[in-house]
Order: sequence, then C-alpha cells, then structure tokens
Amino acid sequence: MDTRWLSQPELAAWVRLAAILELLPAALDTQLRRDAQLTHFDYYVLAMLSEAPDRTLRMTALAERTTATLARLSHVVQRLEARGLLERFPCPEDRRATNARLTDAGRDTVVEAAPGHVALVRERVLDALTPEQVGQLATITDAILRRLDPDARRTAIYERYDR
Amino acid sequence: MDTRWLSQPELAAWVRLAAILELLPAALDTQLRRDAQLTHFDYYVLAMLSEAPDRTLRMTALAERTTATLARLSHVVQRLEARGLLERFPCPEDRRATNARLTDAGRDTVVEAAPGHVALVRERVLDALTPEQVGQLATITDAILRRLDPDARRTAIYERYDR
DNA sequence: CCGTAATGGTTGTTGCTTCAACTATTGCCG
DNA sequence: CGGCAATAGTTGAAGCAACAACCATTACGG
Repeated sequence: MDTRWLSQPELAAWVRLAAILELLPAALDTQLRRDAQLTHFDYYVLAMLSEAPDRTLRMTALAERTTATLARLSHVVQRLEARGLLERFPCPEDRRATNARLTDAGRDTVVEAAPGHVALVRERVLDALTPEQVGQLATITDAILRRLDPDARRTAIYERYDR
Repeated sequence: MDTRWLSQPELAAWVRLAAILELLPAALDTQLRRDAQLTHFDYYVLAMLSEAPDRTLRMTALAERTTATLARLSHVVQRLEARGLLERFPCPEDRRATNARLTDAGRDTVVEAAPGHVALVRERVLDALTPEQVGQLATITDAILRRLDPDARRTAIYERYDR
C-alpha cells in the first residue's frame, strides 16, 4: 500500500493545526490552573454539572459529555470531591450507579472561573478571526468531528448550538 | 470588567474545536503507540531530527522546533536514547550544549511509522475537508497561531510551507 | 428463576509532564 | 581579568492520565 503524502496546502494546514493541538490546551490549562487551581478538564466537568438539571449527573453521563473514560473521571471526581466542589452519592434508581452533584462551593468556583476562561478563548482564538472565519471554523471542525467521534458523544448535548 | 460572552456562532465553533483538542491528540497517540511504540511527541522529535542536516540538532534547537520545555525534552530524549533511536554527545563548539543525533535505527523507526501516521491524519482530518476548506483551515490556524505563539517558534521552520 | 453476560464504577500501577532545584559553561561589564 | 548574570542542560519529586484488574448490581436467555 503506497502512501498518499500530503500536498503542500495540506501540509501547511496540518502543521499549523498540530501546533495548535500542542499549544492551546497548555494555554487553557495554565490560565485555569493559575486563576482557579483547575485543569481545563476539571473546569469542563464542573461546567457540565452546572448546566445539568439539579446540578446532578450520573458518572456515565458525565463521562460521555466530557469524552473521558470512567476511570479518568473517577479519579478527577475523587479529587474534586476532596476539595468540596462536588459530592457523590449512590443513585436511588440503579444501585450500580453513582451520581455526582455540584456543591454551592463548586458552583461559585465555576462562576468565578468562567470570565477569565472565556476571555482567554476570545483573546487566543475567536478574536483572531473574522465572523466569516468563525463560521468556516465551525463547519470545518464539525466535519472533522464526524470522523473523530462518529457518535458525537461529546457534542451531542450541544446540538442546540447548531451551525 | 464585564465579560463578553460567546455568541451562538462563536460557541458553535469553540465547542467543536475544544472537542477536537481533546480527541485528536488521543487518536494520534493511540495509533503511533500501537504501531511504533511512540507517542506523537516522540514521533515529532524523531521527525525533526530526521530532517535536520546530519540528522543532528542541539537540544535547545530541538526544543524550539517541538515547542517543548528543555526539561520535557531531556526526559524524552533520555528514553529514546535508551531505546537506541538517537544518541547524545557534547557539542564541540559550546561545552554547555548537547547534540542529539538520530541513529540508523531511529531513522528506520520514523520511516516505518510515517505512512501509518499520515494515513491517520488524512482519514481523520484532511480527507474530511474539501480543498477549499483545507485552505481556509490553513488561514484560520495561522491567525490563531499568531496569538498563541507570537514568535512562531514551532512553525518557524515551516515557513517554506507557505500558504 | 438460575446462571451468565453486560453494565456501572473504583482502584492500583505505570508512564509522561511539570516544577523547582541544581551543575556547568560562557558572555559581559566595570 | 574578576565577578556576576545568562545560557544550556539534567535530575528528582509530585501530579495527572491510561490501562488493566477488580467488585457489585442488573438484565437476559433458556
């Protein structure tokens, strides 16, 4: 099987995307860690809970929304619980299941962290683009996600944010 | 300071980009780890060396090209050296400096790993896009990188891959 | 219903990244 | 040319993620 190497325009796009893959998560983590002692993933977990009814979700549902394995989520939730940002309790309906609920302290943390996080996303990403480019980016990332996550586990809950 | 929250189109783009940030590196790592026992970062280090004159670079230069800290690179290079994929030797011109050179075994590893890696990049990213979208992606990622990495450390060597 | 498979979740280990501390050169400035 | 700062790199400890093994509960097929 002979390889189709990348054309010059493809390489130009890929090299830059790969660089962003390396730099952007680091930038997000640095800001949130500095301002809220939270990783980007921690923040995402808390944010998903804060938008859920009764600020509560089952571990499996939370794992889907954050595209994490249950093992990873379990460790993260354990740490967040130790810090009092959320609490776990057995699910009444299914005794195998565990629910995670955001505490008031967790809610405060998200509310305080959000403005700085959004500001960084603007500063490093969205404000660098024209409105037209923002639309193009949504279309392009949507196409890539179909390949990357065919079941759209992560973006499922965002279907309301249609393009 | 009151926050400018994201508009609906901005949110649509950001949610998808954030999902890609989570999923794409994992996909790249999984493939390379399975097929070549290499992380994406390992691969990148070897690839940068393979393109350098005499397959040799100073640690600092290698760190710039891979956007890594020297500490991270030092650990990674140590492991790759233990596996015989590269070798370190003191730089003759500056006795503070260390050079890293790709061994023949390292060269073979890159050559064997490249096709599978490129195939995945095509399958999950580039082949999902029209040629026009590939161009848009290059433009957009270029604009973001200017904010993220003003000195263009990582993409500097790729200036020849102009848009 | 009984046994087995599937689901839901946790925990321990290993590997990689980050951070801080440290050593060894080299460059520079008075 | 002596001293101090900057450069180049390494190392060890601490934290987070991935993987595999594990336990408990529920669903299902005969």
